[in-house]
Amino acid sequence: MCGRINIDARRLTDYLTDLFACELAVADDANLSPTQSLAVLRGGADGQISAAEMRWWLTPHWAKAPTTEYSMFNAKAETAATSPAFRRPYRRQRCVIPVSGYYEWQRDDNGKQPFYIYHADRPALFLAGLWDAWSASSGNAVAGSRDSSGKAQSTAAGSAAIQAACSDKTTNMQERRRQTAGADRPLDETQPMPPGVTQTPRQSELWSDVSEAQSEHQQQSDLLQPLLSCTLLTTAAHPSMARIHHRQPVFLTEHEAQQWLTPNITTESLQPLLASRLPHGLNLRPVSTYVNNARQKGPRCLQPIGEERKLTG
DNA sequence: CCAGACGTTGTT
DNA sequence: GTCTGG
DNA sequence: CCAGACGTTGTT
DNA sequence: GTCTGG
Repeated sequence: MCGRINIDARRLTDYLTDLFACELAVADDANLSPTQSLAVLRGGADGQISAAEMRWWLTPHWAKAPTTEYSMFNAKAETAATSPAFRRPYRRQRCVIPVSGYYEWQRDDNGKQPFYIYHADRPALFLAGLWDAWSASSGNAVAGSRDSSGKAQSTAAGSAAIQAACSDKTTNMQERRRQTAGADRPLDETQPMPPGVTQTPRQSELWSDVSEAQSEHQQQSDLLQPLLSCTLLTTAAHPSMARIHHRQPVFLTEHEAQQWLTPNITTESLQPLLASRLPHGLNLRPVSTYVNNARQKGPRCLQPIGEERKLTG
């Protein structure tokens, strides 16, 4: 399957400019991991393909918060059409994730051996994905929101603001704070209030806890742009790939990528693209476990430690 | 995906 | 948002 | 009706 | 074992 990615910014952007005339804003990262930002391709009604920056961990539009409670960086192609989290994206919000290559770990008795998988003579692999847009007001149960129209897409591709949203933490540990705040309070509650303030100390504490819990995400999304996020589709491994791992990403050719991004195409006609196929010319390169740690971002992640193999598509 | 934490009190 | 389980 | 899940991989 | 962070 697919949990780590290599982005060679220069090669990738040049290639995509040539191919789809779209501008990709990416930075070098030889070890990009789930919850980080990715540039993905989306299709417009006019057939034009454009890029958008998204968090690699799909947050459904109805989610209460953009947590990592569920594994959403991959979606099984076999069930994407029906799963609650993915079916709407599958119908209307497909994307293609262009990568320079990705990593796969082979498990054996000795442990885990990482491999770098890339195209021998092209600068990119096209991986099929899905995306969604989330904002606190659509997912959170905010009083007074009557947004039942079911269409909350963001058409404006404000990637800078989204980048800010994606790069921040999204944790909730208010539970503990609430408890300690109450427990430490002396029995005598009476305290002098500033003029004009009518709240008791206890109320104001509760208030700050609640507003903390809510504003945590509103700062990221409501005040900025909706959070755009994406996931990579996986399928059963092609026999040639199965030697390494029993799952693999859904690979698309450039032409298939165009199909995949066609807005109103029937999902039925896309079915064949989800099969266990490999592009012709994949290379399999054993690399060091240096890549295991997602903080290592440099080219040493890509360095071969043995013979490369060709995968027969 | 893998690595690393997993806890509290008190002090600055 | 939508479905399943109680 | 309301509450709670909604996901993947891998391992046994 | 399980969750969070990268």
